[in-house]
Amino acid sequence: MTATMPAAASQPAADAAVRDRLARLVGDAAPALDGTPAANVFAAGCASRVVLDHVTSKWGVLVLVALSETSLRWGELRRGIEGISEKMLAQTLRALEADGLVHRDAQPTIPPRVDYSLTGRGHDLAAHLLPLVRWVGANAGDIVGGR
Amino acid sequence: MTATMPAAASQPAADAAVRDRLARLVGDAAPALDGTPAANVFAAGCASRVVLDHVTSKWGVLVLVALSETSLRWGELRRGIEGISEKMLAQTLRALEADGLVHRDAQPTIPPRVDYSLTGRGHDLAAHLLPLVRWVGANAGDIVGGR
DNA sequence: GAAGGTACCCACTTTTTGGTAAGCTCCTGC
DNA sequence: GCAGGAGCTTACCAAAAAGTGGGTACCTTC
Repeated sequence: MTATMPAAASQPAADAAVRDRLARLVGDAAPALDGTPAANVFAAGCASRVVLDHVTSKWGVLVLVALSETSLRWGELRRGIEGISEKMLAQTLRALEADGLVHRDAQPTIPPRVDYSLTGRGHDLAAHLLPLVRWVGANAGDIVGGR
Repeated sequence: MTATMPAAASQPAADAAVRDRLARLVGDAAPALDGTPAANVFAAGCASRVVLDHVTSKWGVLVLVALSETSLRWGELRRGIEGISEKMLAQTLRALEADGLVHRDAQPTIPPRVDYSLTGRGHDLAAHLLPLVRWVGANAGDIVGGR
């Protein structure tokens, strides 16, 4: 109980308390959908870590936001999202499709036409991403400018 | 107006339209704070790209969310966020501090005690990140499980 | 006096990410 | 008949991100 803490004895307990608080912070709004007891992002090796990485990948956010309004064609995405390479676009779209966030509609016409749109889950996610991206857009100047 | 589009002639115009739509999508909620005409994330080399990368970095999100409730000490963050290395934690904290999102309070006591907390802007951002992370936590199981 | 805890920094290596460039198929316009 | 666009894929390489291991300074406990 001294000013510098009893150290050794209370550390494991304090750590558990912190981890517990973090878990609740992230899990309380999502108790259980199908029995899963709310994935904890703060735990290593958790599935949510993987998904979080996909979702917060450099290009993933931009693709999801771009598709949040309407479906777009391959070329529209490529030219609409400045700086993305064909490889990265393809890779990002494949990852998002595998995660069930993006729907790919390939029409076997000539020339090929492929439309990308969000799935229900994708729209759900985009609804959370849009305000975030808008906030970043609004505050980027201040952050970079004010060092 | 044929099924396969007149191609060549309408491409530049169509591209401009897409870029315009994307810009409005991201900019309409943040018209002008201090004169900045709303940064467009879809434009290459834009400041918001840089900030978006910081904010959506692997560990950045977790640190911001962890601090969203209370301030935490260095060691609490290190042990609370499983899997983060000391180097990455230090690097992430320095980046977030430079961006004006995290406040560092170092007390020159022995042993040293350093508390990290969010700034006003940091709380603002965390408010957008929390629902996102919660959504990920709630849906990670479905996404990874359903392939 | 050896171990361990606090909060780091630095150099080195590995892993991952992302870009470049080429190729492919089929068709259209010049 | 050759360029060029559509929508990709693959191989190769550079750059960036992240992990590893060591060291620092000072104190406490064993």
